[in-house]
Amino acid sequence: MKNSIDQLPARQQQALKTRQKLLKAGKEVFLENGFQKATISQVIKKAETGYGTAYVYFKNKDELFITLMEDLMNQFYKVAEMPFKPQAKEVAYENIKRQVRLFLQLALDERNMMKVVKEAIGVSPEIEEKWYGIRERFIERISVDIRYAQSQKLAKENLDPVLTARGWFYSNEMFMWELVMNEEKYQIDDVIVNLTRMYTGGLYE
Amino acid sequence: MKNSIDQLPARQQQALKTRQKLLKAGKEVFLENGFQKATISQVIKKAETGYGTAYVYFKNKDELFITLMEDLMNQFYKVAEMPFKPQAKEVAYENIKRQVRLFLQLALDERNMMKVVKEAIGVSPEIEEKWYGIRERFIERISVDIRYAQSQKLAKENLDPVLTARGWFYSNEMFMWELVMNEEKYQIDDVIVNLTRMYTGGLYE
DNA sequence: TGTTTGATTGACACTATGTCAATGATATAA
DNA sequence: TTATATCATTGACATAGTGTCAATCAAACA
Repeated sequence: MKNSIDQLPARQQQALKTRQKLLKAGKEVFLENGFQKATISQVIKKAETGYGTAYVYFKNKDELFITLMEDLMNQFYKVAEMPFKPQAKEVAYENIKRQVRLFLQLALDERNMMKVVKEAIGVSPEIEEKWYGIRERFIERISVDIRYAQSQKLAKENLDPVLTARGWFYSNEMFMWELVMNEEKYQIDDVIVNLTRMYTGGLYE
Repeated sequence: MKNSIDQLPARQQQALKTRQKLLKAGKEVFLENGFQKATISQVIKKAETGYGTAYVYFKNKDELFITLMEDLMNQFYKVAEMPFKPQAKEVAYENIKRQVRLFLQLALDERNMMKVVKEAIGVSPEIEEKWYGIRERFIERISVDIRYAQSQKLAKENLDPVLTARGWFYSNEMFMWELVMNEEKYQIDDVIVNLTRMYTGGLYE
């Protein structure tokens, strides 16, 4: 247990504890009030620290929230980094379905936090940038898969891999937000099946 | 020219003029500074009115912006209300392409304003609601088209019309924002062709 | 001409932000 | 043990924006 909190000098221990208190209070305040209505004053009050203390550990509200998002965002990166090498059309279809489910389920498992994330993306350019990073990672990964499928003559070659990946991810992302914001409007399985059918086969006979 | 401005009592004329000044100044300030950084103080300064005057005509910044968006949003409604009755697959393909182009081109024609709209959607729930209204109108219209195509045995019947319409519009909308925000990243025609091909035929052979 | 009506105004109360000089507690050295 | 250095903590302050409202001013009307 090297570097564990309880072998640090008491002063650093205290500092870490203060930071943790602020993070915990921050999460509570954000979940209760949403991003815009949350204020530093509410956070320091809940954390029982002085006003200036919050600014010692975080540049501003955005930075505090970014720190809180980090874990969740890393989970998205993990999902984005799972490439797959489809063999036949039927295998591809199942693989794609599984990926979509992983993505949507992750968002739904952290539904309350994701609601705040959505709001924060709209308000803070820094946070928007973070999300765009994740989006581009997904798109890049999907482009690779499409190129591979094309090289195997499984996928149509007159489609641009990057544009196709982008359009496909956009649908997924927007359905994700829709499910996050309106829990009971759609069945997740219906969404997954329909998305995947559309993606692999298109609308027209 | 009944109800023209210059036959109204001088007092109402003056009031209308003040309102116009505020709208003009508002548009300039929003285009210069974006939604969040724009302040009422900047607007009244540019409009050369007293501080309180802005609040006589508009409840707050959001309402002022909504008034400024109205024209543009009505143009989107118009595009959303153009249904089509595809006959054969090839005709459908061309019709869809034309619709996508209308939608993307409208956004690009008002590119600067649309940038501010995007920001405002993220910040103001009222404005977000306005945009969602447009989105749902599009989705409804597209659902009708899909149902019609299915009834004609042109389109696959194992696809849910609403979910399919939604996914399809999401791709279009997100590409629209992408084109609005990053002028030179993609060629509009490439986007249109790829979107339409994906939609009608899917990715896999 | 006097009175009423309604458009306009800016001072005010309020809320939030981010900074910084002062404070106080811990670590270090003598 | 004591003196000193270090650094976490603090809240008062300057700043910036919001929305309100009582007072003012000019047009409409009698």
